Amino acid sequence: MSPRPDVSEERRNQILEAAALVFARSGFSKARMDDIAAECGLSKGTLYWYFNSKDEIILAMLDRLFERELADLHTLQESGGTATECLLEYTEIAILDMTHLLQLMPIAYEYLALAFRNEAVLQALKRYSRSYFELIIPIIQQGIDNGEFRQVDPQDVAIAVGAIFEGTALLWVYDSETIQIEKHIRSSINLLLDGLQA
Amino acid sequence: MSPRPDVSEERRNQILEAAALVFARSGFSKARMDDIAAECGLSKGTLYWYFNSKDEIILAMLDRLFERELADLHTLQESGGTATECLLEYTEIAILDMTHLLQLMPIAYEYLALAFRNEAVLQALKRYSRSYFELIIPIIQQGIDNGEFRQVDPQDVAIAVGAIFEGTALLWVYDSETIQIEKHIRSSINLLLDGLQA
DNA sequence: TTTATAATTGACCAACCAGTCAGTTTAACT
DNA sequence: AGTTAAACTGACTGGTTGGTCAATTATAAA
Repeated sequence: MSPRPDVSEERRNQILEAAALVFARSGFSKARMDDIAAECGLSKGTLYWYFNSKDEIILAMLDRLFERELADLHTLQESGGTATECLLEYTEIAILDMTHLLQLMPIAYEYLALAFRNEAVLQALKRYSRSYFELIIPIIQQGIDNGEFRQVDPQDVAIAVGAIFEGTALLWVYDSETIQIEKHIRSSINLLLDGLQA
Repeated sequence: MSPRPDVSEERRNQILEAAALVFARSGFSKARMDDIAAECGLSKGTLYWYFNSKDEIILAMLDRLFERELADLHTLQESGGTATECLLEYTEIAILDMTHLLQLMPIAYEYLALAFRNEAVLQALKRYSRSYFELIIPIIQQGIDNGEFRQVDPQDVAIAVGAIFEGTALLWVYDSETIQIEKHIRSSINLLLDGLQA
């Protein structure tokens, strides 16, 4: 039937990989389709064979990034241990992800800015956010139930934890000399855990 | 001497005010100089009488935003009270600022993305960040000195507080239905303060 | 070998817009 | 009223770039 082997998946990945690098380097607007084409060793025409527009690449890239992130986080569910141990393990996984994605961090803020005027981006962010809460709230609830933590609103705690992660990364952009992402996420999470003790 | 009264300051403010609205609405790239001109009721030519380029407007806007922010925060220094009271008051001021600047929040993330490839923006962010730490670390130190807080690294705490502010705002972008900035900043700060008690 | 079609190319086009500038208006001062 | 120069205008231009498409290539199947 098909006169050539189907390389669609491979090509799409190749393009999205290159796009991430180029977008991180130049930002969504300054990055040209020709730059992405050059980065992945294809021609601009080929990009348009696999994607309908620049915006579609930007959207597809977001989904891909979150897919990976969530896959990593879901390894967490299997691990046992106390709620505290669980949160600390979660912290280490999230730190690892973050350091891997450090070079793509500019993109994260581009997406945040975009979310205000692009509904699809906003929905993707919201979906990711909810996945995070579905994962973390039960852990905190468990900690309360077994008397490890005092009576608190698990959602409030989950939000505090999330805010510490995202906020520390953001402060690192402000001043990467002062902020050490790994160290300061750990110290903040520990301060928070201290406040949770029963 | 001058055949017309000097309206430079007024015009620059007028332009930066309009630019903030337009940039928040459309983003730095999509926003056109003609949009800004229309928004402030001047012509494009006049924008270039007061600013040399679009980038210069973007830079000047950043300085202006931070000036205001810092002015608000410095009202804090005058107030007395315990370190806890001081931090709670700081929280309220920051929340107030944040809710005022809610409509300009898209711009904040544009600047963060820009900071990765624009040294001037990065330096401005760093300056602001350091002003924040200079303000907040002494408060925490005082809390430790007078036995209100247990022995902790004041910088770690300052970073945790900053991360909570910035991170909560960021989570709100992710999901404005779930996150209530005011409520959740307060709850997170309180959790943190609980962990600091001697 | 031939055929069919998926995959790829890159020159090209049309829209867009930052920045320019020759000309006009305004108001302080004579 | 006339003079001066700052303030202002908006039509215009040149460079840029997302997207197109006719032509070409590669390869599985006949």
